Amino acid sequence: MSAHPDLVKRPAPKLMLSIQQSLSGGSLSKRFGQGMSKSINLKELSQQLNLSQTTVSRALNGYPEVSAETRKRVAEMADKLGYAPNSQARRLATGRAMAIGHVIPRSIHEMMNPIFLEFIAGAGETYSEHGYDMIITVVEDAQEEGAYREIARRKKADGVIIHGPAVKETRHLLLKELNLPFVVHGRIPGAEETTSWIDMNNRSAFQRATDLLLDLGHTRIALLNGLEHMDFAARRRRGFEDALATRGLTPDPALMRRADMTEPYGCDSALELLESDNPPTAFLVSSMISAIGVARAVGQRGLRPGTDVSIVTHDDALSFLPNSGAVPIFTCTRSSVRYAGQKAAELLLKIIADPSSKPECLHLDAELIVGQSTGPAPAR
Amino acid sequence: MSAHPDLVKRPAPKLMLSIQQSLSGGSLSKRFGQGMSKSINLKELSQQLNLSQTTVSRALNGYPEVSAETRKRVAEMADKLGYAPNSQARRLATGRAMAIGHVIPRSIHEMMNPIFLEFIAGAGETYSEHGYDMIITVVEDAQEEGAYREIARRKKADGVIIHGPAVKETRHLLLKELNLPFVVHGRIPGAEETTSWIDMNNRSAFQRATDLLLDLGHTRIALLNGLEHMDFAARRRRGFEDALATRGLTPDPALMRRADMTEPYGCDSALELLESDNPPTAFLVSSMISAIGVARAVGQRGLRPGTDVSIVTHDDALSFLPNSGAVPIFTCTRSSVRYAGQKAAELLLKIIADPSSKPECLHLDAELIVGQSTGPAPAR
DNA sequence: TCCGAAATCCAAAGCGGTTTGAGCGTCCGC
DNA sequence: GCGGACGCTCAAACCGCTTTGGATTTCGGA
Repeated sequence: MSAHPDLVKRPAPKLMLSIQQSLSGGSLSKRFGQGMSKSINLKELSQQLNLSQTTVSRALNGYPEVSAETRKRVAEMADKLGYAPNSQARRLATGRAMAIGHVIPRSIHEMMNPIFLEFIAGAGETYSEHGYDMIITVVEDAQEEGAYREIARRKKADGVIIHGPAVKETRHLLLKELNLPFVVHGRIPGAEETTSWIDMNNRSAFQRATDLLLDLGHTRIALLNGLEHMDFAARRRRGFEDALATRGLTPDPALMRRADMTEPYGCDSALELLESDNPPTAFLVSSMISAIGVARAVGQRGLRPGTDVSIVTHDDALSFLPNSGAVPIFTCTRSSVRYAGQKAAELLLKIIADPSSKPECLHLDAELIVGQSTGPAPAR
Repeated sequence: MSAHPDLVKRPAPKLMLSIQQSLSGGSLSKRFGQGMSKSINLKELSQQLNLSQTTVSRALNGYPEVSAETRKRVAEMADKLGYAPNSQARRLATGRAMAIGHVIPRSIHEMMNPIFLEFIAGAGETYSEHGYDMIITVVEDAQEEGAYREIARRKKADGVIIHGPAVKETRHLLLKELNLPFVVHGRIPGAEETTSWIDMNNRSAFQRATDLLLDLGHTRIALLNGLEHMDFAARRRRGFEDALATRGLTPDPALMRRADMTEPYGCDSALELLESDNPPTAFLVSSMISAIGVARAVGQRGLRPGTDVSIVTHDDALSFLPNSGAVPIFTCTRSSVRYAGQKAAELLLKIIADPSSKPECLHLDAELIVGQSTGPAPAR
């Protein structure tokens, strides 16, 4: 239970002390040798200013009890001496960690990699703006719960973000028990009202995408979905099926697949399907990465995307996979994950600032963008 | 200079207090209402045990002055009560942040996205194992230096990792001035001896890749490189040129490109080159992502990779872009970035544990793997 | 002129750990 | 039988900041 077994192996304190001393002595002389200024603390700063620590602290933190003149004097001296309050001390004193935690279990960091990063990048921007740190914990799946408990017990973060909610999700219950504020990226079925979340409209996006294909005359449409134990994928499938049902069509299980959204998944699936007896004329794909695979398969079969085979994909607007231009390569439903990250962070910070606030959510609508990869269904 | 301008707008302390009190009162009752146990601190734990804080702390931290029996008793009680030391307090007392910083400027997080994430995932695993936190700071390019200074001044992290060193790099100088331990992922030209780093052998990998193509009879080889102000890209280019030079060939500038390694970059470049008067018969590409673009272009032109056109790429072993199987899709030079992340983290932790140690480096060799995308140069 | 409010500032008490230096039995060797 | 080493434990200092609860000064208004 205690943190790290190897601590027991630590050398006896006496020994450690002597080592530490000799070391810090060494580095100190080195520092001064390089003309480095030792970083200053509040006490020293206040002595320089002939003020109390209280006043200096208040001046720097913008409390009203300090005269404008004093505040200015303090600010200038702090600036000159390069003072910045020690994070740990401040956190300890205020009781706020000034950090947000992101726990990524192996199943996520092996699977939705780029999407996750993009989200992180967005959230990180928001954190920076508000003086919060982002702390990321990479764990084995089995240790995920433990990671959250650690965060709560050791007060490592003031809140966390739940990534990739599953259809059967439980993390939110744990977090409520731990009293750890959180925001869900995605939605937790059955907890839409009681949790704060930000999500795109997966169902309607895929419904509209399917409609587009149906309007173009496609009736055999393959769905290459993400793993359907994930909430987002389940919703997308529902959108797909709803659109078909509206036209009186029943989905063909042979045309529906689900897996981690890798490139080979797209390629291999497409190849198989195209070789089948009754091949699809269109593909609806859950990720650009897999869609690229589909395009590769189509090319390998000597077919042309947009003419012989139509492809619609969801585009998370990943920065290294731009699908832009006047006419984007892929027809897609697009929703920026990075933006979602920014907003999720904002929402979480708001909740932390006012924990009594009601759960809030943000529903992003994906745009449907027609690109080069769709066209009328070829005549049989 | 002071942290956040908006702090000035904070309500007067009195007011804040009353708010905070009412809030914590509320959440407390709620917590107890849910049967939550308030997280316990060292003082309470030691009282439960009828021991001093000193003894309990030592028992938990594995110091030898505690009897085995007492240690066991302490451990069990801590376990039972779910005690874990408050991170902030511990950090303050020990003076160690127990965290590693990763600063990612916009130029990185927009450009080498997936590679960065993969590295992070590897490093994160190592940190977790050693009880370290990973803190990620996303900043505008102009604020990068400021971010490092903040980390040093506020003691937010015990060390940092330098990502994506440029040919003209200066961050290491800043970090030395700040006395902040660091490890470079990549190499800093001119500072190979004085900094700790971990890198793959970019030059020789690309030299071997080029040799492979030359051996297959290709003489017009296009190089689709990353941005060459980055050290890794400069080295790769050198490897390419060296291989050509060894065979008495001079590189054709018309066949060499450099850009952010996106998918469209690969596709567009390949299309252009293939349409030129004297098109290349082979492509050497710096990233799987761009290589996929090249493959798309090749397909669009009605050509077959490995038969009509050869493609060799560097493969960072990104988890969502597997290039495996008995015969991988792409012939590649492969080196796991995730592994590099693990190793970099290990190295950094070692340096932090013993700051007087000499700079150390780790040179990873990329393997050359022959896949489906290469073949003999077509007869003209 | 005097008084209470407002404006400033301060000493000291936390926050929750780690580490110091000392205290007190016990046991061993001489 | 005695001095000293050892094993175990503790009270208190400290890390660097925020926040409390005054204390002091200033100043407008009666």
